[in-house]
Amino acid sequence: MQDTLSRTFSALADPTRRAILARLRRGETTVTQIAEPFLERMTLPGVTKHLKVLETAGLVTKSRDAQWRPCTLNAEPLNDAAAWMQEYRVHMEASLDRLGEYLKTVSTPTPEPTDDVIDARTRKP
Amino acid sequence: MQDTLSRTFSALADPTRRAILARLRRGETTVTQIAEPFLERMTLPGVTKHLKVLETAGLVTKSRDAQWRPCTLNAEPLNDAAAWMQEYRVHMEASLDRLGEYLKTVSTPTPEPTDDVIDARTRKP
DNA sequence: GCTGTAATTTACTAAAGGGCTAATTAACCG
DNA sequence: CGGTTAATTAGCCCTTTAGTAAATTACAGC
Repeated sequence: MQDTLSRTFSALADPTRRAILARLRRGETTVTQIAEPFLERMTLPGVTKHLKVLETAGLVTKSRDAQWRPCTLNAEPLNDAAAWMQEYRVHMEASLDRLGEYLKTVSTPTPEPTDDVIDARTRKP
Repeated sequence: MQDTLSRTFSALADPTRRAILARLRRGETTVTQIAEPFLERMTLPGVTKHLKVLETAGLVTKSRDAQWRPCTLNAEPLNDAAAWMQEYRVHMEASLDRLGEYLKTVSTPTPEPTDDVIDARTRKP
């Protein structure tokens, strides 16, 4: 299929799945309890599918207790994802610096801010 | 469409796109130069599409220089992704600890490791 | 104005993703 | 055994995605 990192990132690329993980941070729960907040938006089989994706990505582990399937968070795959991102830490900070400089420019208390803004947008680099 | 975080994660959920970002860490380049390592696997329009995804996610910025389109890395969206992951840091460490404990168990030089393993699998919690 | 180079757009296909309903499995309980 | 609850599977549908080949835009330079 695809590599681990891709599977991890693509599992995280959905708000419902991220919400499920957030729920599991508070501890083990069953499928119906996980599904409960979403049932106005989607059906139970829908949630089951999302759980399957998270399970395949290794982010969730299902066990068995009678007819219940207690799900637990397994954050281990996030380590690789975090490690990948770590490589871009310098670049993230650089981006924030650029943003900071820009904000400093536009919020500067000089008398004619309008001209400054236009100038910053239209000038050639 | 979808939220920023989802767009970021789903942009990262592809090895080609991650490789493009890795390339851009070494500095600004044109589309053909970015595409060069992938041309055995896919065509130029294919790479253009991937770049479009990265651009839509705000991870890449294209400028214009005659007929060239110099692309630059913009890691800023990774900040939100990293912040999201940060919340799971404790859980990642916990997972690593569990893994460490497990490895310690299986590599322990005790005489009857087989029974231990079977016991751990079949016991009721 | 022609020619070559850089890159994108268009139009199409196949596969994957996310959702649904209905049916099925599995277990408990009385 | 029969009913109930928990969860999954199966079979669809529709949209998005990833890829291609061919056409098109945009620019440089002679």
